[in-house]
Amino acid sequence: MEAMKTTGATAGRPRLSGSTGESPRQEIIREATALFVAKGYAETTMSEIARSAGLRQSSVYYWFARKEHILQALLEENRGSLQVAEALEPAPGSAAARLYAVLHADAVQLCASPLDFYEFERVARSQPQNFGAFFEDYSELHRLAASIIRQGIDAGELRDVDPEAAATAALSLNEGLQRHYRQPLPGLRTYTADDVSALSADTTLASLLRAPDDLPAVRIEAAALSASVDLSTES
Amino acid sequence: MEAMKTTGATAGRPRLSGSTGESPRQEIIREATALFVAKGYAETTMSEIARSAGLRQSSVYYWFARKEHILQALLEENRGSLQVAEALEPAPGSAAARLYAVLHADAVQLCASPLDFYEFERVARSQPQNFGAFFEDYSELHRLAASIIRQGIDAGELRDVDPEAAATAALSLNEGLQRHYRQPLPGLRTYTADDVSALSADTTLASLLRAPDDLPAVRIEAAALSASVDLSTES
DNA sequence: CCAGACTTTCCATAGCTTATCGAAATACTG
DNA sequence: CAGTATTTCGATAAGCTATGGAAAGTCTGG
Repeated sequence: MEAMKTTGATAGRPRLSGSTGESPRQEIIREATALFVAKGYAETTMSEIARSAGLRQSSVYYWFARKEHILQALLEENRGSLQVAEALEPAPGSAAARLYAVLHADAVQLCASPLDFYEFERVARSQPQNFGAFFEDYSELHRLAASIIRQGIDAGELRDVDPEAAATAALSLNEGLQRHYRQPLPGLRTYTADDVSALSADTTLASLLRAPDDLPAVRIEAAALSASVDLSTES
Repeated sequence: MEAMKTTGATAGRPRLSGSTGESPRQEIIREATALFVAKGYAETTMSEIARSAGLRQSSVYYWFARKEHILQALLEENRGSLQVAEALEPAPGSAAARLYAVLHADAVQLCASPLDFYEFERVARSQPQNFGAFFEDYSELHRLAASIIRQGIDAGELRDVDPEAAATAALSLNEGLQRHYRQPLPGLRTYTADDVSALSADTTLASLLRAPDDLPAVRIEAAALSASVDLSTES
């Protein structure tokens, strides 16, 4: 079971719909993602996913034994901001700018992700054995953010706060704001992904910087850092 | 239908369980709340609610035609932080302290609420016609917070930021942090309701204050304001 | 005190969901 | 060309929300 064929060669019983594209696994993930984005995870049924992918409801279970496994597969294709944090935590230079770059990258990724962070978290919590990676990544990101904050405090750039609590607040703000980007509340202004990412990083850094007037300079340095990380990732 | 009896007088067919307490409506809300707190809204079934309340699954539908209506009734019993904002927005004195008091009260309420903010929001979004009050209250709270921020900018207490965006960030931080209080992520420190409320208000005010060193004084003044609002509400 | 109305609960069940199982239909292998 | 591996299908179990009608009481007017 769980064959790993990626080419479109036709083995097994043919579909009633006759459709025959790429790897069924990828096909299902792609269609499911579109439906999750449009309707949310809980409101999307396996029948709808099957119909979109061109097969029957029960056939989807050949590729994914549980609905959560589709979400899991989707999650594994969406790592990223952790890499930025891992690259920047030990890097030289201003801790404030590195923190800004990490938070901004994380917010961008939360906004760009096909699924709401809280939907991931909800499913991850109900299937801890399958989503260990989710929690590990999160706590690693938290640890790295707290470490950068500690560096900033030691260097005198940042106010003398509790690094762990500050990291929790910073990530919470990212998560809370991605929600406002993703699902604008009626009567409130709508924001772009860039808006909320800048708003989040600006707010956190303004709350931590010993000299808030340095914020514009921090932003500029962070932008340079982000660019350098992107380049080094490509190589 | 939908009788309004609140006394425990027994009319109608008796229950198989023989139980006969207060108003069935209140009984159902109380038991459902406990289950929602323990397992979350989506994971709680009408059968479980019925069993806890001492009747059969379908009998619950006599009092609440839809599962969401139980949540709605629960929500209507939990207003509060809006009152603080309405009392303090036009009040005299430091805008920073009033903002701190409003944000702190909102965070405390989010933590004390029987249900996760995002679960409310999710259900409210799926039943907009029944949850209009939810969105109205939220946008009113947002408006009042933005107004206090604007006052603080005009008075020179706060940095010259966009009041609407700052209010969105402040409320987002409250919402994101209540999540960490309510469902601590594995590997991260756990926080009390007071911890996250102070952390949230501290962070927001630190990001907005022109002179972050004033934060301790702002905290003290805010505590006095909160006490005065509580007193005036009781009268 | 009794007939009918009203209130509340129950049982049965429709229709939807996730998930399982065995059979069917094809390609691959020796 | 027989046997095996792969993939899909149909049928169906078990659980969910919600509906409809019958049942079992209390309440009220005559």
